[in-house]
Amino acid sequence: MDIMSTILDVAKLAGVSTATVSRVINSPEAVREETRDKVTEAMKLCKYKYNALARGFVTKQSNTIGLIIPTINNPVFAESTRGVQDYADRNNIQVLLGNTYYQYKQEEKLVETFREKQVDGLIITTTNPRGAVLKTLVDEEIPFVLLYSTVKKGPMTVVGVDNFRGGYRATEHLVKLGHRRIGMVAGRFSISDRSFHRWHGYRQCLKNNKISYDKALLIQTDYSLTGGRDAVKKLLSLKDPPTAFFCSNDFLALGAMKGARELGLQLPRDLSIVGFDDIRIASYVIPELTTIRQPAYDIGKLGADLLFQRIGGCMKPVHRMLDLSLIVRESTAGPVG
Amino acid sequence: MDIMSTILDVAKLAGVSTATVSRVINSPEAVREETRDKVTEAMKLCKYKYNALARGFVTKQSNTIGLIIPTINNPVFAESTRGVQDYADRNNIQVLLGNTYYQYKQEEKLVETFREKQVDGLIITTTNPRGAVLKTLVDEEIPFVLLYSTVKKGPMTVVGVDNFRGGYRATEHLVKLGHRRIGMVAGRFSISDRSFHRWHGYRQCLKNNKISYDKALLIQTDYSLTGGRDAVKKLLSLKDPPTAFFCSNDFLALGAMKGARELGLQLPRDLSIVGFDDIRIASYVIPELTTIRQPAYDIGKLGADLLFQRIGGCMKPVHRMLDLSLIVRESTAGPVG
DNA sequence: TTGTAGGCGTTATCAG
DNA sequence: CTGATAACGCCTACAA
Repeated sequence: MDIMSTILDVAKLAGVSTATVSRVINSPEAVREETRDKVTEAMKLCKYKYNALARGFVTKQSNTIGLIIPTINNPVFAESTRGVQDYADRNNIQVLLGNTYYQYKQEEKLVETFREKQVDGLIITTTNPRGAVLKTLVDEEIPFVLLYSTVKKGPMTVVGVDNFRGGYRATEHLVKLGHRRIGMVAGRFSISDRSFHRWHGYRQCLKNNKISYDKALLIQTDYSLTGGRDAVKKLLSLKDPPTAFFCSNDFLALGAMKGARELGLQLPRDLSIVGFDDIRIASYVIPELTTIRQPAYDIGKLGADLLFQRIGGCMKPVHRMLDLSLIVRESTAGPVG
Repeated sequence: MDIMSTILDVAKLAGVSTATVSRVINSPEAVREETRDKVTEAMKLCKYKYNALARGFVTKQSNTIGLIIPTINNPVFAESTRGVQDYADRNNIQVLLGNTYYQYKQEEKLVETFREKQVDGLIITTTNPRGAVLKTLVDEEIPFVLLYSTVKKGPMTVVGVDNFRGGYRATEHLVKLGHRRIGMVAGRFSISDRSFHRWHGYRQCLKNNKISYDKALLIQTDYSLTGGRDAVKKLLSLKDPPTAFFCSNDFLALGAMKGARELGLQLPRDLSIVGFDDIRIASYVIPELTTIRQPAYDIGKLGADLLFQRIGGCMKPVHRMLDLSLIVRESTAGPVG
């Protein structure tokens, strides 16, 4: 700890210049083997520890990126986080992680601190794709990529999914099963454009199938198990309750299943539920959850890939909407009667 | 992006010295209001952006810590990660996150890169508490704290739980219910001392209850849903199969429940299962999972707290074993017959 | 292949 | 209260 030795110490000890030491670290092939060994030896002797900060300071490359997500508690974000981490790791880049808890202020703050920390770029799952934060990033040409949002054009690079289509397909599945009274439990639109787009898909599907939209069947709530449970109970207490629910994520859906069960209903006989995400546990609950699968890991991985390209100089914005798929399992069936 | 302005630019523009600019940033009260305003104004004019890296470079404080966990996929680690992040955030410290995937080599590598990045300290959920990595950290007096392990003395600061006791209580619950043939599905001991200690608790409990230990009833496997499912199926195919299982974490337990179900068994009538962790979903599955609760968030939070104390100079090692509690839910009952 | 020397953006020490 | 100026550890022309 105390006094760390620097390349100067090593240089002295090896009887060479600091430039040479620096070379054996960064481009060993550019120095004679003999000298190299001498230096390596010296490094051991004085227990030299490389200081990546000092390097970043001069090269203006921190080899660090910032990853901003709503909350690491949600398995989807944990999965995309893993995707970026794995990819970054393979490229010797470290990642600073920050949770916004769906609060714009927090997103703002994180972006600022990460920038002060001189991150080479940012990967963001935003709370508001039209907010000033992202706009500034674009204006100042900070390399960054947006995750999960449905943005098919414009100056931002984004790796997302077609949330509208996802919402549409989930609802369509229910309609095809024969449901006409379909409720939706959604994450609050104000903090999740993803949820908002999924709702649009839901509405459009109803419309296309000539099912009138009843706003009483929509509840916006926290993206949590309890949120899902409470919402479903409320909706089920209506005079003319839904026979099926589309939940805008799997947490909500799992919570909804619990709520239905507490009401004594049995899935999928008495009620159908479809989620969104396909988190791993979705296929391990009983009944197994029908849901829309997002390729979360790949979203993270591809996001990191594109970010590095951008950092590498490619400034042309890219919009990649990855495929969603409907995974039919056991939580959905036709309505009784 | 291009050319960032520095305090020198600001200084010139405001007609003061860099020292003064630095002062308005770090101790504004130490500079006359008039000058301060002048400087603030100038900062805006040239769009000055603070460079935290440069600061760290001179102060030798990066205000960054490294957090090393097995995998962010496991909700327990996601939860403790949140604990440290929240606490760090409140203290304006950023956290670098790394997954070891239970590989010691990876742990080694992460520690090294994080140290090169000049982190102020490390928080580690280790794969091997007796390995050289931690030993070196101790020797070189690098501030760090260990999470989740059962280490009640020695030079390391650790925030853990009594995994032995946890294993004991889980097993005891089963024994009291009347089970005599109790299997264990455990994470591999070679990569998790936690699992190893839980198994010891399990054995001790059997012994104290005069139930002979049958090593055929133990399976070590990956900490995953599939691992749990496959293990249970194998164990259940024995000539004299267990009537109950203790799984060393909730993932394993959830997987085990699935496996049992695929075999046509109904819980808790045909089989009892108890897990370990109490991840959130544990109380949302059917049947709800009986498990041992670990205060994951608090472990992370307290870990960060102790780390900061240590960074602050308190070098006395601290060992905090947090309370575990048995949460009895629906996945356990007495054996039939 | 190796050395010299200047600079990166900020803080800290000392004077004034 | 403010200003000069020397670090901090490393990289990178440029020269030798």
